[in-house]
Amino acid sequence: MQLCFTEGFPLPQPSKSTVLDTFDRKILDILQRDNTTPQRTIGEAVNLSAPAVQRRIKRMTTDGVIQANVAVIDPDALGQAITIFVEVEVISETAAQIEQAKREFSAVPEVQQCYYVTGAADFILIIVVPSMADYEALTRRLFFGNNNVKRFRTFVAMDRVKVGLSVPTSTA
Amino acid sequence: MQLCFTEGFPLPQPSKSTVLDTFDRKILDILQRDNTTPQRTIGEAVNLSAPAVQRRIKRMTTDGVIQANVAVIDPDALGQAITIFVEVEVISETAAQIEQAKREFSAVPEVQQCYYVTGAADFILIIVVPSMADYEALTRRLFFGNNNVKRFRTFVAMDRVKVGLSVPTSTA
DNA sequence: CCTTCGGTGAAACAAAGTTGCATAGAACGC
DNA sequence: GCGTTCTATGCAACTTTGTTTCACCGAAGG
Repeated sequence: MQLCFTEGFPLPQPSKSTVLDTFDRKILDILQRDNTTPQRTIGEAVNLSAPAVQRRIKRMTTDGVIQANVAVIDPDALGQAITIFVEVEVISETAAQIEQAKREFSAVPEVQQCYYVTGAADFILIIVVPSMADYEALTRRLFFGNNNVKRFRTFVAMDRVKVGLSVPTSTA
Repeated sequence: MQLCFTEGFPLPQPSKSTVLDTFDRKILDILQRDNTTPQRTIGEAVNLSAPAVQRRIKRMTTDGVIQANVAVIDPDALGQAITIFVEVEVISETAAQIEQAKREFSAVPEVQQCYYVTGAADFILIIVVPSMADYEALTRRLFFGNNNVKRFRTFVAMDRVKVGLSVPTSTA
């Protein structure tokens, strides 16, 4: 285990232009919900033998279609109860400075998700902290201490209505 | 398996006030990164036997600390390439109407995450769609078709810089 | 028509998860 | 202080699951 995760998923190389057939999609659909499902059970669900399922999973894993297998933890249980959204607007949008910002935001463990977006803001962060005091300290370090941050808007989550990373698998 | 997932995690009953010791936190830290890690390996990492690890995982699962075990899929591989943020502002904030909105948003498969927040907006949605045309259709159905939606602002993600649900496990 | 290649299922095998049991330590009451 | 109880542990057997091997089938192409 010498992989260097900055925390969060490394978002590896873009998946090779793999063609996913109906079997693959059905398998992914199951794994997205519960990746502890036995391959035999998956096999029955999709009408395939266990080894066939296993080969497909292995292929999709090496191809980067399956990026990670993780447990989802209740933040409350860890005392990390507050989820916060931040829209960040930067002053200078040169490529170098954007990359710099990406690296800075990603490096913070409390930053669960970070997106570079178009629109009224440049970055959107999803942050999880134990208390508002911690968030306050974080803003001081991350935003006020960064002279390329023009403005940021904070939204505090009162309810995590739906949380997931599941992607619709339908061919639609 | 007769659980009824609306898609996304059901966010079960609030975890009982379980006390998590250092062992638990270390185990969670590992499972958050890779829940395919053998229990024996985890045991070595935390200085515990495999059955001990297994019992703790089982307890945390039934207690709701571990909410789900899932595979993380690359949206690109499924042709669901566009990630979009939406800030939704509603007109009337009665309890009933908020609950109604929560249900409506949660029911949509393309809505990966939905939060009820304080601040300039009421809801924040994270949506994944194959194309802008699909998003346009979705807005028509979800926002313009809902007469309690006052306003919504869209942000399109150009880069998923960091994506994860990992919660810091440090006792801090 | 034959060959090749990708994919499959059945069976054997290896590795992981799971259970039962005896034990060690902490908290408590006597 | 002594014994009881409760909790959690490790070890070892056991079960389930993942993995590999191999022969076979069907489609694509010469």
